Amino acid sequence: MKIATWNVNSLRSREERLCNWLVQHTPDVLCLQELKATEDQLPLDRLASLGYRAVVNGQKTYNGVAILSRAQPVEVRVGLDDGVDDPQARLVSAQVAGVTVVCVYVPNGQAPGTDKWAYKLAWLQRLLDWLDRHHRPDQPLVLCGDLNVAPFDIDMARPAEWRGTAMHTPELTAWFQALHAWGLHDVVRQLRPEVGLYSWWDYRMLGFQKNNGLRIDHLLATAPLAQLARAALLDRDERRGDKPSDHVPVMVEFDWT
DNA sequence: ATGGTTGCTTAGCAA
Repeated sequence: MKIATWNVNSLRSREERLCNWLVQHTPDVLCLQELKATEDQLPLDRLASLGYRAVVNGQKTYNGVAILSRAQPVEVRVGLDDGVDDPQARLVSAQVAGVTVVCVYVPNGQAPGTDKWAYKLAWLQRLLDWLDRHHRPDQPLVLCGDLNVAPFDIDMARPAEWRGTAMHTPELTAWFQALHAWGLHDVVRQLRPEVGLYSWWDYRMLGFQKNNGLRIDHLLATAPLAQLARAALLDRDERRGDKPSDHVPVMVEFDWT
């Protein structure tokens, strides 16, 4: 079973790249973030023709997440479902082929000290609460998406430049470690311990040309699945060519049928 | 400190 995640930065502007990637890499599940669209704006018929069903938590202009899957998704959940008045579409989950897949788009946070930063930190805690409320670490579960967190120095090409930004602070590292304490294993890092693995490069300041990358897109798995993780891909090639997303797909193959 | 680029929407916001 191949599970992938990709922040496409507008699905409509990435339709060709998305379809090409699905055909080339044939994931069983693909979690998408930053759709920047409502469900009715998405090319669901074309995705169906490629063999993919979709569960969508869409939003006009901003945010928006979806799970594409070859198998029928069941037990669908939309949003954090905690009573907070929050219009931002940042979570969708479903069970696919016996695996619970949680697709999230964590708030960017702009900069520490801002209102958006406070929203990010609150959202991270709300996600931990959501996990506690709905799931257990002994279930086969994958949490993946754009976490907007580069947890450790190895996840940043230029750590000194990013330390103290909204992508890397002590509280964000502590949150990532809290996910691990809950039972979510960073299977990508387990499989790929080398330096130089990044999933995002800023469009600005020649971020990609200078390889000023961060690993902020993650795929975490509970123990029953983590022990079955066999290979991980961060598809850097997807950042090349015309009109790439600023993020690239991250995919993990599990020995799970 | 500021700027740089992209997408949505159409001047400004978000990333």
